[in-house]
Amino acid sequence: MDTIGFEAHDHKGCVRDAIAAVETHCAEHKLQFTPVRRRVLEILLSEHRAMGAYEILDILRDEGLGSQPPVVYRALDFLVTHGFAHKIERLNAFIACTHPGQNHTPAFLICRQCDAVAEAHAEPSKGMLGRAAADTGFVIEQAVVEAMGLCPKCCKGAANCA
Amino acid sequence: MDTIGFEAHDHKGCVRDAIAAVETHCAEHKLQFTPVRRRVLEILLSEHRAMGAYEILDILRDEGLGSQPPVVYRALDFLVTHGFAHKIERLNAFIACTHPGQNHTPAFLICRQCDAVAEAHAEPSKGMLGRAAADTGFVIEQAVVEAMGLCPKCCKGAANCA
DNA sequence: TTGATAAATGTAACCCTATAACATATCAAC
DNA sequence: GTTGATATGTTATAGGGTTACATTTATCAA
Repeated sequence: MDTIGFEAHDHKGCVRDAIAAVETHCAEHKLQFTPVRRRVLEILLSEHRAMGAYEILDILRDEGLGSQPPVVYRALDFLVTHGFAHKIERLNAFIACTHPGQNHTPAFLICRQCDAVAEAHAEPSKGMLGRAAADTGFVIEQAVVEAMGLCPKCCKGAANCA
Repeated sequence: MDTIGFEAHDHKGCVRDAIAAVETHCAEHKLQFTPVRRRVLEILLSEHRAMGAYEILDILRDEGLGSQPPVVYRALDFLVTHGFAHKIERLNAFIACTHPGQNHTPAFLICRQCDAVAEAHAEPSKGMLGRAAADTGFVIEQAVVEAMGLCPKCCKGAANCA
């Protein structure tokens, strides 16, 4: 299971590696990994949590990389479209992908207390959802799977947490 | 399979029955099924699709039932809290529940072309998501499952739809 | 290398979604 | 009836996202 997100890890290294992987992927697919796009991904990777678009924009503004909403939304759109980042619908926020490049359907575990987010792997075509779709003739193109709850840390602190 | 939403059906009857069911449920649980709450549910049931809060508010305003956002958001909050309606995160919209009263985790099939929405049943604790949660010690309290794609009708009209 | 085309950015204005805060009214139960 | 809780009315504002259009930068073929 490739769930990541609730454990400690070598963070500088993981940021560096992820950027390098995206760089390679962009070169291979003739995608422009421009300064703004790169910086937005760096921010998401370093913070390692779900961030609002305007929160990211504040940082860009401080760095002179752009000051208007479309700047960050365009960068995020690029990152999400190519699978380098994901949108967490439930939070209206964005998070860097933990295994970019690979074609995948992400599922998220979101802690309601500390807002930590872990990315797992979903297979929407299988399971009950896939069966429901097949039964009705619905063709699934994309899926949002987001579980809210308590992460291990916050669960320990809670009174009566299962 | 209790997927509903892409088939024709006796609509007046289904609205009437659903309202009656909610009425009973509220009486049994000492919940106040007030005029605004009832009307919002009626609107959602009759339209039989995902509606934005402000779209609903427009109708309420025309009927003199309230003109400010909190009116509709409070009613929606009541309906969602008690499982009489659901929020579709992906659309920032709301839809009446197709089997109110029962405690359930809904999953939605959303047509990207005609915006039709069908409600199916999900079991987040099972499947890959449940396994990922169990592995990391995450406790799932609630889940959002939304599949985007093409409904049977729109699929037929599309060029190369699986 | 230059010129044409496409892609990306800068910027202003605006729209949609949602909540905070506080006053008022209504209900439920003793 | 009085009281405490629940629901509504209303103003203002916060937060998230897009449209539209001008300008610049990259790509690629001639």
